[in-house]
Amino acid sequence: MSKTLLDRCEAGGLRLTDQRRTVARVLDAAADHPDVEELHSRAAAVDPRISIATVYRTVKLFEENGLLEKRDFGDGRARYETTDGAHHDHLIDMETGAVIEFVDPEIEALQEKIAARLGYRLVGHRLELYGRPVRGRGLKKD
Amino acid sequence: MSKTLLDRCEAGGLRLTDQRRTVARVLDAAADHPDVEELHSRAAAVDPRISIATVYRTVKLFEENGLLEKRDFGDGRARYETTDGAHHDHLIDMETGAVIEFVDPEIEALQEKIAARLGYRLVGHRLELYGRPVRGRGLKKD
DNA sequence: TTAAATGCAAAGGATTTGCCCATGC
DNA sequence: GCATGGGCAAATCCTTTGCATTTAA
Repeated sequence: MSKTLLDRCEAGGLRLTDQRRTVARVLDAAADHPDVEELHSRAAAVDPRISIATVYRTVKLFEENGLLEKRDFGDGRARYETTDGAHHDHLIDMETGAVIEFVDPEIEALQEKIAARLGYRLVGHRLELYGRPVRGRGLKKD
Repeated sequence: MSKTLLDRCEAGGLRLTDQRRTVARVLDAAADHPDVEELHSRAAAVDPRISIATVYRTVKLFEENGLLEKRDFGDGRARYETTDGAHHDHLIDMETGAVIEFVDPEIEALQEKIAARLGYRLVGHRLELYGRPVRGRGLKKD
């Protein structure tokens, strides 16, 4: 039911150029958390005219308009994902680098509580868990 | 009761140069979360021979030895704080940029639980809350 | 003594920007 | 048509590194 990024661009009154449309589509299609270089290569595959500077500018524009969220998982590059409704946090698999999304209402509530206790109204947060896969006792070791 | 960073350097068998000693003292004295440039200027105030390259090398060394933790609060620069025992998370005041430390055992436990549910053993985490100060109903507006 | 550390300046990687041409509306 | 956006390359910012020199142990 959630609208595509492209739809939300139009709704937001953003001027839509070919490049922006392409970047928006790439982001809509992305199930992962691509960095700018990755976005650029995916976009360039569709339309080779797109320069990386434009991708940077576009992604910043989208972020400023609340259509995208910037992430950084510690590797020095910014990663992006669309803000499609439901909020979630991330668990990073330390062995493979895989990023797993999760939601936990309990932890959300707890954060509000902590902020309130400190005299703040919670505006946003960032939670990342770093973990190693558990091999169940019944499975053989590798 | 917690040992100083300087003590822990010696205990860890790290070769102690004047520069490293100075950086360690600066970090011991810091109650905040200084970035490298800030560390350098504090260190240079004590011993002007210190170069910023050495500060970078020293914080990296300390971090690799588990004496320091690197933070990044979204402003593109790395910040450092000593790992003096108790773990804590951070709340960032969106109005002033102030960083407030807090501990909450409940949230720690919850994180373990979430990781376990996803099939992971929690190795580390990062939690930052971003908030705006609440003005109590009884206080006048500014 | 001698491997390891430092200073300096140059190199790197990610991101931004100036300038001039191209394009959406 | 005109304000905006885009391409390109140069510039910036933070951080790392090569190399000749100094220093801790």
